[in-house]
Amino acid sequence: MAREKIQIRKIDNTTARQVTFSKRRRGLFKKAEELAILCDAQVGLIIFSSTGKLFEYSSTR
Amino acid sequence: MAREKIQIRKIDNTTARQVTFSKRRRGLFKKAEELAILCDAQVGLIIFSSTGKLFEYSSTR
DNA sequence: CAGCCTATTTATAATTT
DNA sequence: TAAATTATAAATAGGCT
Repeated sequence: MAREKIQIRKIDNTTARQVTFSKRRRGLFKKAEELAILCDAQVGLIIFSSTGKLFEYSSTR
Repeated sequence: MAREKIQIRKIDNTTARQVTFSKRRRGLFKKAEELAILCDAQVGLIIFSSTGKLFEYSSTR
């Protein structure tokens, strides 16, 4: 999306991949929360990074 | 986001809420898949609409 | 490294068909 | 009303600090 258009395939460079993971993970969580609020939906999101670390989101009920 | 900026709170109008749900649900699934591919992560996403309908995504392993 | 910057791509709210 | 359009808000890739 930004300075250059990218292809959707695994990012080879480890550092770049971790940076993108952090940025996009935050964006995904934000979008999940917005959907839950705007549309009164229940949303659960679980992510395991390539290093096995867990991240999760759930819209509270 | 688009023609006008909106506030993130429950959309009162039922029809408008359903339209937004369909559009944003697709966007969220797309972003989830992109994160999984770009960053080699495992992602699971589960959504229950306000009418109780289930939608889910999982990055295949 | 964790954040900031910003040009550009992408998502999407309102409108039109 | 569902689908397409389009103007604009939002996300973000690469660079910099």
